[in-house]
Amino acid sequence: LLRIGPFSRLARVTLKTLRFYDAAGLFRPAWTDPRSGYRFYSAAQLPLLGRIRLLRDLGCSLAEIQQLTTSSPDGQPYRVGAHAPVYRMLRRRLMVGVALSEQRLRQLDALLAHEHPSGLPMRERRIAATAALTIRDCIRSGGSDIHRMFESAERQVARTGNRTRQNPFMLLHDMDYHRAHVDVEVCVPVRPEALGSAGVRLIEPVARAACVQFSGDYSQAPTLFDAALDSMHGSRARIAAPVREVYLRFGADQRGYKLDPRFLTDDVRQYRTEIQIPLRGIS
Amino acid sequence: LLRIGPFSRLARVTLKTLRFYDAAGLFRPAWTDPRSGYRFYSAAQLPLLGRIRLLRDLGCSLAEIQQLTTSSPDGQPYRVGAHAPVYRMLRRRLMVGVALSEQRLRQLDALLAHEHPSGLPMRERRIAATAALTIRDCIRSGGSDIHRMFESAERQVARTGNRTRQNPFMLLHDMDYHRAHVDVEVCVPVRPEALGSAGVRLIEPVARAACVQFSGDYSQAPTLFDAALDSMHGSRARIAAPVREVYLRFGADQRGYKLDPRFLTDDVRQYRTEIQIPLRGIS
DNA sequence: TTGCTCCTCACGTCACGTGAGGTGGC
DNA sequence: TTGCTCCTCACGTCACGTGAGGTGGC
Repeated sequence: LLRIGPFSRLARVTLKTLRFYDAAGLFRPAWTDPRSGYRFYSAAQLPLLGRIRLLRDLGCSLAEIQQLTTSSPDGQPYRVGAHAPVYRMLRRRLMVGVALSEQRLRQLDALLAHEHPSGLPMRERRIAATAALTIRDCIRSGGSDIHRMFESAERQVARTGNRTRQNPFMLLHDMDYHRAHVDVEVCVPVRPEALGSAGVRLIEPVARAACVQFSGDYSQAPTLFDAALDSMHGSRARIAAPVREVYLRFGADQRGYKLDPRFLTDDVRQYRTEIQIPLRGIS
Repeated sequence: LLRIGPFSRLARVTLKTLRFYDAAGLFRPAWTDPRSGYRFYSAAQLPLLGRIRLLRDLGCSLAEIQQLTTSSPDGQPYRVGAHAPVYRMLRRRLMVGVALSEQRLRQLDALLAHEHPSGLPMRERRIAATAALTIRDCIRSGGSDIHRMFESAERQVARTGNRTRQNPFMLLHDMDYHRAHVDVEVCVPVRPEALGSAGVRLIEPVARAACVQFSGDYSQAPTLFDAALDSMHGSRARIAAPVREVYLRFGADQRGYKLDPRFLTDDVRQYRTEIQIPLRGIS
């Protein structure tokens, strides 16, 4: 059982939200210590909370979510299928919402029609699928958390001897650098045979991605990401999947693992990074 | 000058919202009668209110909107260009938002993977551009407002003698039947020469639209629309533009105008209507 | 006069967020 | 003991919505 803090980080939800859901009877801790009042949650509760957050992101009120998650209408134990009509309705709402957003995008493009953003040297490329050991977490941006996550992932991979010679990379699940807390997944490529072991998953291929590179420290990434999106102005291309950051040349502690020396440098100015934005739609 | 009621209907905004914006200093009436307190708005204020609603739909707070609409940062009279960096930022937020919604759509499709919605006899077709005299309004759904709007539009067209033999149709700007108030635009096709006269505009062509027909009264439309969206489940097709309702056979008063008799019937059961959903993406 | 529209004012709502002030556990 | 985590409780926030009770204009 986990205390509220660790559980909130795992679930990527604030403490306040968990307490609020408890008070509302929407999502209760697995156990509450009656003397201290401490809430304890189990990892098995994560999928339910994930479904609750999905429903909330879909625009459901908490009352609706309670209907959809606490019991089936027929009194049977919980099955998604029993609520299929409601989920279909949510899907329709979402499709309409996306269409309205696209309409607003066109309105904005019309407003900005006379502003010419500076072009960026972007290349389009396809990205192959790869197996990777990944660690996902919600961290505050700009810190050294990503570094630590990579160190940990590389060490884990080193123990199995499955490392390939591909570059490490990161998936930005928010698809947006401009947040105090970002949801990132660091990925260390491994041999396909390792699929199925703990932490290893297949990263989907990308048919088309817009790519830009930069040298030096990572603080440039948000600005460059913005410029990349701006240069898509007027085009009908859209972000199709989480944005990736590929580390071409970088610094590493190499405590407990060894990397190909062609990746490495001690000089921050020699760092080389590529931002990849998966695309769909007409280019 | 218009009183608050008529203005709110024109602007598709509630009375309460207009009063709230007045109190907040965000959007003031052109004139307030000091003795009665009545608010009076001018039609020239509509574009500003439209921009305010667009910004709010883009997720701006009212404070941000005030910054963006009341003055330029350099003290010059208002120009959109002066705020271009902010608008570009909003565009980026929106693009990221759309990408997140697409992700949630895929999550929902995964949840519903084992549910097979009943297939619908839908056909895909391209729709040509046409000139039409249109009347747009925000009405309560299910009422006879649409009928009245068509009567009025047909009468206007009859006076000019520009009617073509195409079917009348309606654009659903909410793209969603399930609302108490829907934003609809009734369209009466006219000859292209009429473009430029009052109320006449060009309706964009549609490269691909999913189409279904039904007979009888109009209350079936929402259900059928739902079924159409459900049958798009799992596909990557998306709604690309306002949904259309084409009246193939229908009833009409014909007071002040005459329609082609092949359109007309007195028997509600003989009514024939087609729902057209413009699509983009892979079919 | 009736019916409709408009007014203000006070309070409610929704899903949390923000401290204040205090306690539990290693 | 210190530092960190956790607790409750009361209040704030945001963009309105909801009546109640009353007035203006044709």
